[in-house]
Amino acid sequence: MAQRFWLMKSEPTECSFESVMQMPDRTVPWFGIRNYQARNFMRDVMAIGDQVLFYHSSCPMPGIVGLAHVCSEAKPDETQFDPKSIYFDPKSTRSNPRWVCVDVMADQAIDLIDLATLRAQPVLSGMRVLQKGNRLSITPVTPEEFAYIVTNLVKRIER
DNA sequence: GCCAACGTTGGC
DNA sequence: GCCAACGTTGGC
Repeated sequence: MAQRFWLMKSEPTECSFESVMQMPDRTVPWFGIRNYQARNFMRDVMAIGDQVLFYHSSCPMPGIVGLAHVCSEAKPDETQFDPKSIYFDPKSTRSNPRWVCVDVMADQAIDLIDLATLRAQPVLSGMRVLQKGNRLSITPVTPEEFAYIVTNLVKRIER
């Protein structure tokens, strides 16, 4: 059975949840992933419709800021071919691309669920993103973890 | 800005 | 294939 739930990190200065919400189709290609584990999740495991917890990292208030979902299959990350991009990879070729991305569609902004709140939930103590030293920008979330978060921690923001 | 933790690179 | 050096992530 396919993995159904993910947590995806983004630095809000580069791609904030609000900026995705404001796009006409509320969709962004998840470009710039240059970690093999995260790439393999997108390439091999993710499927259209998978639910996503959108997480802001490297910012004053890190945490989950929105609900989203995967809305495309994995496809080549165009930034790897662009010499002007900071994500340019000279070792990657069009015929054999090294890096892929999926499209992510923003669904619902929520009140920030910060790290302290996540860590305070015994049910969530096993979450990958909470483990010491974790730096993976895409991590699997179990159905139990996802259900707990949506049921107990998510406060939807009406707009 | 600091620093712990982890991933990648490259010499051997 | 090993592993030291280096680079990056990301919370604080």
